[in-house]
Amino acid sequence: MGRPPMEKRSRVPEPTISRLATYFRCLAELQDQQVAVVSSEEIAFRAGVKASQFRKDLSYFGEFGVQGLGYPVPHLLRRVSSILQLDQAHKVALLGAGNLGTALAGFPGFSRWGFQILWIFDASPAKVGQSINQIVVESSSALPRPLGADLGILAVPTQAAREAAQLLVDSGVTALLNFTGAHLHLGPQVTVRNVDLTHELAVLAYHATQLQKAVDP
Amino acid sequence: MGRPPMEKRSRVPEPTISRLATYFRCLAELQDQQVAVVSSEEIAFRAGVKASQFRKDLSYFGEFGVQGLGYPVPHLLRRVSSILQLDQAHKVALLGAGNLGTALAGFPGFSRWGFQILWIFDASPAKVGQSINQIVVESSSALPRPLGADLGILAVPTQAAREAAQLLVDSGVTALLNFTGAHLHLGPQVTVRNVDLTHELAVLAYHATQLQKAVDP
DNA sequence: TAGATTGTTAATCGATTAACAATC
DNA sequence: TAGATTGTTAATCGATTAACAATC
Repeated sequence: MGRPPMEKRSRVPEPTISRLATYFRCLAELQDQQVAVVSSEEIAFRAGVKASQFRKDLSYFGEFGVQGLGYPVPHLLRRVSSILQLDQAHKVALLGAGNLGTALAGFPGFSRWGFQILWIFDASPAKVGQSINQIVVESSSALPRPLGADLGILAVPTQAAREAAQLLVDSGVTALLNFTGAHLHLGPQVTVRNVDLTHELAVLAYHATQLQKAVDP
Repeated sequence: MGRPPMEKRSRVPEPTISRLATYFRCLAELQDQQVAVVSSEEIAFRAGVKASQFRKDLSYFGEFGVQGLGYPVPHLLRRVSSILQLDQAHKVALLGAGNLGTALAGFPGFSRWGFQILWIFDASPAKVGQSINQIVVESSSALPRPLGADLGILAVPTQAAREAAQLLVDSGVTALLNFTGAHLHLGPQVTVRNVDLTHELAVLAYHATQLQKAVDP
C-alpha cells in the first residue's frame, strides 16, 4: 500500500554517507538540547553544508520531513542511525597492541557509539596475555579463525599491514579501518577506510606554507 | 629566460594535493628500489589512479618528465617533496597527553617524514612535568605564547577542543590536525584536517551491512 | 628514424547548488 | 488561508578521463 516508489535507491554517493555521519552527530546534539523540530536550513548550518545538500542527501533514503515545518528530531535521528546501522552494537577486532592500538582500545568515543572492541591481537609474545581494557591480548597466530566481528582495526607496523589485513579478511571481517600507511588491495568484498597520519601531515605542511605565502608576499 | 609560462598556477584542487602525498610515498619506494625512471602508467598503477590523473596532477606545478621516456625518479621525488614542503623539518606542537596524544608522540612515521614534535601540553596537573619521548609535558595554561610551530595536533577530549584549538591558533599555528570529534571554525587563516575515528567507523558500519546485503539476498 | 610517452586540450562524468512546484 | 519549508528537478560547477599533438 502507500509505500513510496522504492528503487529510488539509486547508488548513494560516498560523500553522502560521510555527511550522514555528521548529521547524526548534529541530531544527537539537538536531541540532547530537547529540540523537537529542526529545519534543513538550521541543521545544514550546524553541519557546515548547504540546506539543499542536506535535503538531497536524505532524499536517497526516503522522505523524513514535514513541509512547512521541518524535521522531527527524534524521528530523523532514529532513521539516520538506522541507515548508518548505529542503532545496533558492532563487534570490533583490533590488530596491534602497540601505543596506537592501546590508545584506540581505550578510546571513549567508540563505546559511546556502540562500537565494542572484543578482540585484541598482537604478534609480539611480550604483549600476548596482557590485559588491555579488560581484554586479554591474543597471539596473531590464533588467526585466521571465524570471529563474527563486524569491523576490523589495523594498528600494526606498516610492514606487517598486508599480512595482518589478510588475517582479518580470512576471519570474516568485511570492513576495515587501516592506520598503517600501506595501500591495501583486498578486493571489492572488503571496504577499507584509511587513516594515514603522515599523509594528513603532508597535506597540512603544504597548506601551512601556502597560507604563509598569502600573508607575506 | 626559457622559464615556462608561470601563472599556469591556477588553483590546485584539494584532491590533487592529497594524491601528491601518495605519489611521494610511491616515489620514495621506487628510489629505495634504485629505479631510475618511471612512466606515468607505472607510478599511477602503484598509486591506484589513472595515468592521465597523475600527469594532470603534476601539470599544476610544471613539467617534470621526458617525452618518450618517463620521469627521472630522483628528480621528481625532489620536486614533489619540495612542493609538499617535505624537504624541510616541521615543528609540531601537540595538545593533549592522554592515551592518544602519547601514542602520537611516539609515532615513528612522524620523524621519518621530518615532523618533529617539540612541545606537548596538557591541562591535567598529573601529566605536567612528566616526560614523553624526551619531551617534558607543559601546562596548557602556558599557552598562548609564540611558539614558532608550523603544525598543531589536537588530541584533547572533545569538550575541550574549541578552547584548545584557539590556544594553538593564538600561539601562531596555522595548520591543525584535529583528532577530537568537534567541528572547528577557525577562519580562513587556519587549515584544519579532521581525523574523526567514530565518523570513520560509522561509514564502515554502513558499508559492512551493505556488503552483507550484497551477499545474502 | 620509429616507438614511446609526455603535457594539454576537450569530452565525460558526477556531485553540488539553485530554483520551484507540492503541500503541510 | 497565508507563510514556511520540504522533496525534486534542472543548471552549475569542478574534477576525472580519454585522446592526441608535441617531442624525446
